[in-house]
Amino acid sequence: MATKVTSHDVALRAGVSRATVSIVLNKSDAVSLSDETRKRVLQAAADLGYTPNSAARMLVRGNTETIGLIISDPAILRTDGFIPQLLLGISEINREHGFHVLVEGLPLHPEKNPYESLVESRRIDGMIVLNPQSNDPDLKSLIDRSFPVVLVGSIRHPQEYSVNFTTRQGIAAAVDMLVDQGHRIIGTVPFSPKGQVATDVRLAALRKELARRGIDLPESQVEYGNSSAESGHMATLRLLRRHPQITAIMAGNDTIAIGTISAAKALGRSVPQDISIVGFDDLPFAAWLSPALTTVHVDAVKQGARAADLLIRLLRNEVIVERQIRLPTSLVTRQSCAKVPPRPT
Amino acid sequence: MATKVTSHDVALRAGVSRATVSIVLNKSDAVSLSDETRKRVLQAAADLGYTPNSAARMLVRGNTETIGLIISDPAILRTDGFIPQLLLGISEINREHGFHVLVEGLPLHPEKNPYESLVESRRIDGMIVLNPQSNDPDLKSLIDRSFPVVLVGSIRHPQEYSVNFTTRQGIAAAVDMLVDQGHRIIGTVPFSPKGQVATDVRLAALRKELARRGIDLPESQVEYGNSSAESGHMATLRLLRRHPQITAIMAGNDTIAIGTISAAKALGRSVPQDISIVGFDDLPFAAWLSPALTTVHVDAVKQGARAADLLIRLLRNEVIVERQIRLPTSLVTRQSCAKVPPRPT
DNA sequence: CTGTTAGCGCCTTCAC
DNA sequence: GTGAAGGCGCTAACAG
Repeated sequence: MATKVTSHDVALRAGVSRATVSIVLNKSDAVSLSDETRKRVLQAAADLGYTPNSAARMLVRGNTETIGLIISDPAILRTDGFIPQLLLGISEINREHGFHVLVEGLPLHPEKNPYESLVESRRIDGMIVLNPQSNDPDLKSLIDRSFPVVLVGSIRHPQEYSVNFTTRQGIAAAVDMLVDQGHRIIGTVPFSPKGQVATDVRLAALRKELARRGIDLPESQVEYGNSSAESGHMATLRLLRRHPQITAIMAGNDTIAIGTISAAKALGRSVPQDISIVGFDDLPFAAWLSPALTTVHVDAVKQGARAADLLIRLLRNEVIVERQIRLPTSLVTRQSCAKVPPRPT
Repeated sequence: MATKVTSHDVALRAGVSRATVSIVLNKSDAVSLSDETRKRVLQAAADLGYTPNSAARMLVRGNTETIGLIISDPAILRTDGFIPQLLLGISEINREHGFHVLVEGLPLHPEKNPYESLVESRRIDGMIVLNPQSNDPDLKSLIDRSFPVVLVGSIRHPQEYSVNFTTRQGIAAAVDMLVDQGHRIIGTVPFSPKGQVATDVRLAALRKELARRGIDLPESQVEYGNSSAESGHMATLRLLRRHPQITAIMAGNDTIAIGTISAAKALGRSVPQDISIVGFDDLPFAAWLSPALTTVHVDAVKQGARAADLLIRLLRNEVIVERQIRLPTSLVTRQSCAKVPPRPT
């Protein structure tokens, strides 16, 4: 354990006062110092390997240079393939700005406002909330009080800051592709239960885009999964048993798609000859599944980076022109979709 | 933004001094207080929604109740399926103990001891280091100075605290299974470049277990990947082109295995009829791949939990009986392995 | 049982 | 240009 070196030690070694050390190290221009002094201080700090005590700094400055990454439902960490990329994007931006990231699952404390203690303890300056619940009153109130929050996903709050994808576009492209291939009876397996914003948004988009092409998506052609491949498998089994005439399935995400493919195969349907499957996210493994997955590409790393960037701007009181950022999506065509098979009679 | 409420406010409202507030809230038994007073303080704190300022507390207590999760190479977040589970395990234990987790990638600051600034800034009380490099001198010195570090993976430091798997067992079971099925020419695609501890350990284990069954693993039957399915695909292509007579491949992990399967198929070999493939990790999607992946099961969530638990014990100066924890592994037999095919002539 | 007193290490005036 | 002084919010001694 290194003996802790304080600004006092640095001051001593440089032969100046602690105030001077502070001024030099924080590049304050409150007073003009001689280059000579400045250099001496810097040298002394380097010699001693001085790093300011962050707690003391936080206390006096009132900020922590730390952002919280709030994972609404930590259990999804078990199966989710998206969050790590998001985290990568966040940490890249953080490093540029000298910020840190605290990862927290909800609820922190059962039966209490889950955000409050984090905010009140002043461990973080702001937060990025993943998969927020649109009906979360505590989150709403946080935003109302204009605590710095950036949403990954939206809760449709007029004041919210958020980073999302143009889901609609990607789905439109997927629908066009499928319909052009002759598919008319299309099912879907969302990646989380009904009622979640992200799920509902994607489902609504799918329904609208299908309608645009004159196709109906009855509720019976929707079977909800929960982000795991297993749930995708089970949901697809239910879906295809109920509607054997389905010729294409839009999976809620790529992990679900893994299960969808295996379920189709388990029912004796080969992909894509007998049934077409489209994923969502384009996780790095999607191109290497068997068959290679046709999917809607999104840039998760960038989403994380933009969210962190937005939050840090907020914290720095910079002018924000775009409160709701939308990142593009695109369809990546691979091997899991094909022309609709001739109907057996 | 809530007006910040300090212990002073609580004291005022409860009609006591700040010291009393502190004593009650920290359940200190230095002095005995009347239940009456105690209750008044608690009530006042609750009314006001008081949460102590963590910076102030850190400053005076000298600890942060925060552990750092150090990801040696953040880029693997892009493709890795293991870390989220680890994080889940860590955060579960953290919550039990009121700890927080700061996720950091290395290098924090290029061309400086990457751990030092984190340690010196006193933002964390201890750290969990992922995939440590065995030759990392900075990490070694940290351990030498007995800064609280728990390794996920080992660097073979006598003083280290670490949580690992009994890799050998799982690999032994896999080897037995393959050999019993008649496989004699077995290749492998490790999940990271040669020289990484985890890679070398698994490779050495594989080599020994094969030797036990009288089988040789020449270096030419090893092709290194980098944790992505893509790299697994490419490596397998190289491997099978060089050694078409290989009948079974041990993939370094399940993500690699995805690429291994697709590569085999791309070369016209069906799995498992023509070639058998074994994964490692048993990620949640492994059972739903096509074919369902036979793989060595490890409990990543538990690994994270045990690491966090160990670290917290260390921080609390509890007696540690087991410095190096080893978690069991087991072979999960599914569809990706079969008897060796009759040799074509 | 309670209040007073000192800091924790740092930053920011403000005189010098 | 520099040093002294005050305070961020909390806890831990110590007297009362």
